[in-house]
Amino acid sequence: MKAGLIKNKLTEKGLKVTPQRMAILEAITNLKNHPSAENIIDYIRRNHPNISVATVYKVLDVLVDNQLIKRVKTEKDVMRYDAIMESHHHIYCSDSDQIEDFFDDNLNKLLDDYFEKKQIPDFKIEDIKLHIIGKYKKQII
Amino acid sequence: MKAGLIKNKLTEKGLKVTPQRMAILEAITNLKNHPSAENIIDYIRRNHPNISVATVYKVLDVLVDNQLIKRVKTEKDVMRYDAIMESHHHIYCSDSDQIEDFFDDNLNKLLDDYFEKKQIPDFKIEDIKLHIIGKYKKQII
DNA sequence: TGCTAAATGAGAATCATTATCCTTTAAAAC
DNA sequence: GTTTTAAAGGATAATGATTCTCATTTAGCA
Repeated sequence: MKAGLIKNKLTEKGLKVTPQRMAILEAITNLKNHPSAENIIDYIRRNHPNISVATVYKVLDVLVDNQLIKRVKTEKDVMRYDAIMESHHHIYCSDSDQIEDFFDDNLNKLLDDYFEKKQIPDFKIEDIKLHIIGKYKKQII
Repeated sequence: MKAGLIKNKLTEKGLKVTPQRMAILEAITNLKNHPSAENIIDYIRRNHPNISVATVYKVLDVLVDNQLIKRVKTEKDVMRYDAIMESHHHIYCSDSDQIEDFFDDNLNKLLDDYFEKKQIPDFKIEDIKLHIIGKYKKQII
């Protein structure tokens, strides 16, 4: 079913279903913490040792263009990817590479209402993303 | 006096005042649209033809480390810089490289109040930045 | 089952950024 | 004003993520 679902996502977008595309979509879905291309390659090569770096980058572009994944901006020069297309925000840890998802419908409603009332002149908002930057408190176990 | 102000910023941080650092800080202040390193180099070389690319990158790091400028995240692989340290948000145009500043104290208060009430478990927020993504409406002149 | 445009793979190329290492300089001490 | 010296700058090589090229393979339709 899992494989079937991933296949569906590709066919729904009119994309050819290839083992490489399946593997990459699956990798991004399974890997937590918003993987980089390198993370994805490492993960895939366990079961798919011959996949080419170029293919991974090309497939990532295709998936982004077809709105099956999103790019996640970081301050570093490596791009990271996100399989969750539902609107959500990100929590950035300021002393590690950790990036957590943040879902909050109340907040989204608050923002939508706010920008409904207060338009930005000559600008049509398509999406609003919060970057919540801070630190996880030390876990005292 | 402009030069004096820039000089002050450096000395306040205990940094040596060099012509290169002055020029780079001035460039970021003057250039609009959140310049990249390349934009900065082009601008500076008009008056300062011998500055080295390496110097520009090193100075940018120093300025970021000393909180005189900020990095601006983009979806591209070029880093951009911002001389405005006052808390503000960014408007990203989804079909150009334009990045506009967005100041809104009411919005900031709204967000502060919201996250005051609704804490994120085990997380201390240091900063919240909105990425407002959309399109500028065609100007009918 | 064959056809064909699209996808993949291998490796070269690109390009923003960083590192190296030698020379120059800011600024504190004299 | 000189001297001193750690810090800063310059030239250029190196790095590393990403992209390009082009020959080979393949998905999916006829």
